[in-house]
Amino acid sequence: MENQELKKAGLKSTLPRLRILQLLEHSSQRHMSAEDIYKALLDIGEDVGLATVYRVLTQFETAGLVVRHHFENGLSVFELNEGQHHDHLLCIKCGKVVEFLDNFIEKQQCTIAQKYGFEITEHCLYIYGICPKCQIKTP
Amino acid sequence: MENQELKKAGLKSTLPRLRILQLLEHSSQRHMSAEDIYKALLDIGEDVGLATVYRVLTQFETAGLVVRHHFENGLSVFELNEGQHHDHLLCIKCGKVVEFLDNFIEKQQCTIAQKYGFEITEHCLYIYGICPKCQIKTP
DNA sequence: ATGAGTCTTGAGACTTTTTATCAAATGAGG
DNA sequence: CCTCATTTGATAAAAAGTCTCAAGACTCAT
Repeated sequence: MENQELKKAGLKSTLPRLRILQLLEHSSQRHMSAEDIYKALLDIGEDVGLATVYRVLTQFETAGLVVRHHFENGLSVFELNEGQHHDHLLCIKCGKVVEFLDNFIEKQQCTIAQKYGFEITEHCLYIYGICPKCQIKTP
Repeated sequence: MENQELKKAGLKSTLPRLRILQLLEHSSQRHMSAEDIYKALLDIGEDVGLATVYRVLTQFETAGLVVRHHFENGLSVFELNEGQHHDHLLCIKCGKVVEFLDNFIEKQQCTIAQKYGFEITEHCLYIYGICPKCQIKTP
């Protein structure tokens, strides 16, 4: 139950938090902005405030339940943290997002950080391009 | 002369554009936000409008004179485009930015894009961490 | 269950960053 | 140096996100 996940994360289990967590777990979109989540909840008839959505997402991020990304447009999007770090391939036409993991790139990043004496805390790689479908549509 | 660079980029040579280009070329900071540039110009006694700074930076980006980045905080920063693509290593304490290029990572990115059928248009890799100096300061 | 007390919520005001509007100023070509 | 299209600057407005605070929801001990 999502109840337990919240408690494990050190967060009191409240209705808005449950709703948001459930939405992230069951939505067809894996990457959603605060606004997306807010609208999705209103659509289901759940009456949350936008401020709450922002607040809860930040708490989730701090608790490690969720990962925040800044895609090209500068807007924050959130995705469930399922343990495994991964990078993103994004279609600039339709917004499609593909997740991938490349062990060599991961290792190489550590090597680079070491080379400059940095203690690495986080890293993200975004590849932007045009997905197969959009290549056909726009010849 | 910067005059020529602007013309080559298809932009009429005007005072604000010249000032901004010169600043980017000669400033000690390679990565500046619109606000940074605005303040820097006011400091030298150049009387530009903030709106102009934003407008000109966007034009420069479109013309390929400048590259825009979205670092973790979600703020846009700009750097001169000197032809060579590169990635960034950033200190989360002091904001230091190191640029690097790793040919293997570059190639691997193409391979990944191909694997998913994407036509790659752009890519950026940000490694966040703590730089050598900041590691000493905060034991 | 119930009530005390703390934590959380929601509405709206406010910040910050960025874009749009439009009259006045500027630059390029003749 | 005059004309005309472009560009600029001030200001208003949009967009994204944060802050405040009274009212409401949870938890725990009873």
